[in-house]
Amino acid sequence: MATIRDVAKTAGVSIATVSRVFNGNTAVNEDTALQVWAAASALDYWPNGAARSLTTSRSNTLGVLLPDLFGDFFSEVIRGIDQLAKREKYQTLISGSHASVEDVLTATRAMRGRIDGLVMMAPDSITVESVTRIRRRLPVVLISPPFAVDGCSSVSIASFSGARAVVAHLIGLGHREIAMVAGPAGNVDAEERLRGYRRGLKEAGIQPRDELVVQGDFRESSGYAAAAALLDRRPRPTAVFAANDCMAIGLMSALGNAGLSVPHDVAVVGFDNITMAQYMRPPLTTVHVDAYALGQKAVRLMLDTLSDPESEKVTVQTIDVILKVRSSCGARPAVAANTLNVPESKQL
Amino acid sequence: MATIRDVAKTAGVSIATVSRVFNGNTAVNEDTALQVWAAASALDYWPNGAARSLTTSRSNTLGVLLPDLFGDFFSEVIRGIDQLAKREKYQTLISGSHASVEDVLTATRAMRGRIDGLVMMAPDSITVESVTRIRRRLPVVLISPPFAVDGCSSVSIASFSGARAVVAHLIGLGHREIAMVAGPAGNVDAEERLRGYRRGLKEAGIQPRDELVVQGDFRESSGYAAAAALLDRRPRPTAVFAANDCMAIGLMSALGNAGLSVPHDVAVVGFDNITMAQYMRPPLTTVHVDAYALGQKAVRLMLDTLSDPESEKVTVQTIDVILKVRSSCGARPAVAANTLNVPESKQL
DNA sequence: TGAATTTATGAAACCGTTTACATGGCGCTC
DNA sequence: GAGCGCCATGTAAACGGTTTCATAAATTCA
Repeated sequence: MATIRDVAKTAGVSIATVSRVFNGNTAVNEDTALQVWAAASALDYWPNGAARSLTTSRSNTLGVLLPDLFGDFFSEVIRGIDQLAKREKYQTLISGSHASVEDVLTATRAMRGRIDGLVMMAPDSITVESVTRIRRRLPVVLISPPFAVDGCSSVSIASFSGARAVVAHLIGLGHREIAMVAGPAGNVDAEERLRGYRRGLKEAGIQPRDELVVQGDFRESSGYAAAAALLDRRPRPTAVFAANDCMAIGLMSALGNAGLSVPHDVAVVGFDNITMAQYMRPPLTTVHVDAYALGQKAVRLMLDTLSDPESEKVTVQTIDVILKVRSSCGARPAVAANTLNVPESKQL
Repeated sequence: MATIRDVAKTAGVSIATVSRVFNGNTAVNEDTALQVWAAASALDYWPNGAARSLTTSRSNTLGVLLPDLFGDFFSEVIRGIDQLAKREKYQTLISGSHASVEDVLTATRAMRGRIDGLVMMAPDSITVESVTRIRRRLPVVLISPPFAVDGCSSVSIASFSGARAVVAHLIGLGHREIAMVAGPAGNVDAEERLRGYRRGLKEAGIQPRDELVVQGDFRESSGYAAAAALLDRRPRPTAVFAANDCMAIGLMSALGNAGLSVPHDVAVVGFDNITMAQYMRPPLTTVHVDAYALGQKAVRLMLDTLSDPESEKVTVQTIDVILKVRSSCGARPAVAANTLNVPESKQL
């Protein structure tokens, strides 16, 4: 493997000059630079990243910590992170599925010296003190954090208001017995959606009842399983709000198998607006969350922090959500039978 | 930031001893080791990764190059990669969406000195020579490569045989006018599936016709769009094979909007068996591909190569696929109306 | 008891860069 | 033509570790 010394020797200059050429230092003669480029290209040389970050104490790499969840939503978040990072000449060191606090600390330790900042999306398995500890050595940006941490910018989803809007919409359609398939306990967004659901009911003068809430885990199968429990309730709920689309889809599948028609017998609403939602039969009413933007904003906040490390400025952002009314809630008739209408386009 | 010297000073030993402690060298006195641990913990010290890889010329990091595609399938592949890597104490440096050869080379250059090996899944934007060039400095494992490269292990999907099985199955059900929504040109798996489709037809004595093949791009919207083209054909196809599930789902949505019933009017089959497939109405017949295993095997091959760099051994693996018959192809009646049957569980 | 061996530790070289500082040559100015 | 400043380049010291080799102390053995 060619090193800077090999290039220097080949080009007949010192290693300092080679370094200057590769770092765009203008104080180097044009002809000399050309020679260096030629030598480098002949030797297929490129500066060694580890050595570089050792001297500069910058790695141009962002660490990303993910929770155990996967699927469409998360892959969009990652895409947002990766693309903006790439555009800004940063690399992405990813580490997924962290179950415990210990796990998270181990992962960040292993990243030590390799990253300039850390984007964390591990909501349920962190504590204020563990994040604070990481923050002491590294800039940290949190996605959907369950708490605020001194010195950490963060970006959250407007889960509460989205859920409230869902319930208000269902109530506007005449529903009174509205059930919910909740997300995993400990997950902030799951809890905010549950809170929004309850608030929405209260605002309509309806007392939320615990027996109308079924616990899920954000996966299709738990939505599917929830159906059985909900169909036992008397009076039977006329509408179900699932804390995310995956569960809503599992739920709809189970309802169909049980011979119930959506939305005629039961209205269903989800959350996230994953790609699949619009292709369901009936198309799923849901709350649109721009997952790509979520990832992008997190990186943007990180870059801000990195560009001015002294600044104590902390930004707390919230991604707005939009209720996306389709047919699964019964708000409007299913699309006329023989028209081929184009699906909603998705920005890339 | 505490360095090894700080720890050495605090513990009253030399830096060599500290290093030995952190590298599990047994030749260090137990009491001394304890002192070192205490000092390290007091200073919140952990070895700097960049410095470490500079001396050892190992980074314990795997580079991962992804294509521009995202969604459920790819996120499963990444999960497989990340989890096995993590278990084997490797980190994952990810870089997505590489459009051109130049792009790929730039990305790998930026990783220089930071990774021990490269897992590439960028099928359409690479050439033999560019990979060969990368291979000269780094172990490379390819996922679904369009060609073999000297010295590179690879793992592929049995796309050809899967597609052939789909067609055979449809023919067994009595279909003769079988159309296909193909994947993006240049993508190996797309092309293999197309080839398998044609072969399947030929084996049944049916001459494949180009007008029954519509070009797609693996996304839902292109499946949706394909419906319009296919419904114009006379005689109208009685079955459509989509090169992946996303397109099949888009297609089914469009067929529904056009007033056609699946599978009664048109049978539909997909490929990949993404999570969503079984929750569709009707549940989608498809070819199961274990994306998680695909990612895992790629990492396994990489670890093999890394553990014995001298060995010239190259392994070329293929992930087997299984035809997953559900209702969308009309092979068996839709699930009885009022039974709640549990969805197929998915291994995690 | 002294030589040989083992064990625990330290000193110093090295990994491949960047960068502060030194240096030498050249063109100006007075 | 001496003095000055500037420009292009080189020298050498970091950066934070690992590892080879040397060494002192402790143990073994005759």
